[in-house]
Amino acid sequence: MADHEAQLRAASLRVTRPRLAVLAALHDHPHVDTDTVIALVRADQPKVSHQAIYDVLRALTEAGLVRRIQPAGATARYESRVADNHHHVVCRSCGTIADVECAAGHTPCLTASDDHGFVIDEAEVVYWGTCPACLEGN
Amino acid sequence: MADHEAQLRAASLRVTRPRLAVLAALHDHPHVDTDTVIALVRADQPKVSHQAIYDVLRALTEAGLVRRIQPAGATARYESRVADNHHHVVCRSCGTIADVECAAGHTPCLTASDDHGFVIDEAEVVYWGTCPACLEGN
DNA sequence: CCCTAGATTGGAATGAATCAAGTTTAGAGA
DNA sequence: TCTCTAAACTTGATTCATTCCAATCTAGGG
Repeated sequence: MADHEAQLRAASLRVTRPRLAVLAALHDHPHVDTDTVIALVRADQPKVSHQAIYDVLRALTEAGLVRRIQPAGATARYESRVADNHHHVVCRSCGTIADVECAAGHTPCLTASDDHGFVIDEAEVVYWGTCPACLEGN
Repeated sequence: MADHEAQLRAASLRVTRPRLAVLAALHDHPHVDTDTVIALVRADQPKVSHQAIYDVLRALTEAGLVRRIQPAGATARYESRVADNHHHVVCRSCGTIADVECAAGHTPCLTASDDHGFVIDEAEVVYWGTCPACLEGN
């Protein structure tokens, strides 16, 4: 198991029970939405407020310990895998998310053909499709 | 100007004033959010309800006449450019969206390295950065 | 021209996310 | 180890995009 306490300290964030619980939940369950994080955290720390979870998720996201992903039409989801720039496949039918390694090695599409003067710092790729389970269910 | 009436008929959709007004608004203003669409439509047709706009936007999206885009953390936006698969640059600071041609010709990243059994039908690319205006404003 | 499925209206409801004010606590400094 | 304060957390209310619902209207086929 990763040393979440050390992660927090490295990011100059205070080590609190809610934060450790959120990190543990995300470590065990990638791609969960906020409600699920709340449920997972409360399984361990029943007294944590939903507001605390929102605050923690924002703090962790800003610190770069967690990545927020929000496919169109869905609620925000979070994952703790942040070091690499991997992408996601999203099932149109059930919303399941899976990780996809970056096809072009490192930063694939980071060079837009015409950037309109924008200074681009990230290229986010979302693959839309249907997951195996939903294909079967049809 | 595009013949919006013909577009609607081609999609087997009834030709109504709200629909024509929405198509015209999107034709003139790419990447606008729902509230702006409502304002633009009402400039011409003051009596259109917000619910009608939501319904129209959904119908047009399902018919493929309009594309819905929703960068993480923002409200839904719509554009009428749908034939090609172009992508978008989004300004982190002001939310401005600009079009970007697909760098790799046709369907760039459509071949994920490992698709986990998903049947992928679309690859969506969002470039995040800062627009020229916000760079200046700093 | 008539009729009906489909479209629109107006109003109420949902739900993710944020705001606000007061209380607790982590952890740096004495 | 003790104190103190900024950061974190709690409780409760609020916002706002979006959807639901029942009643009314109308596009366009027959």
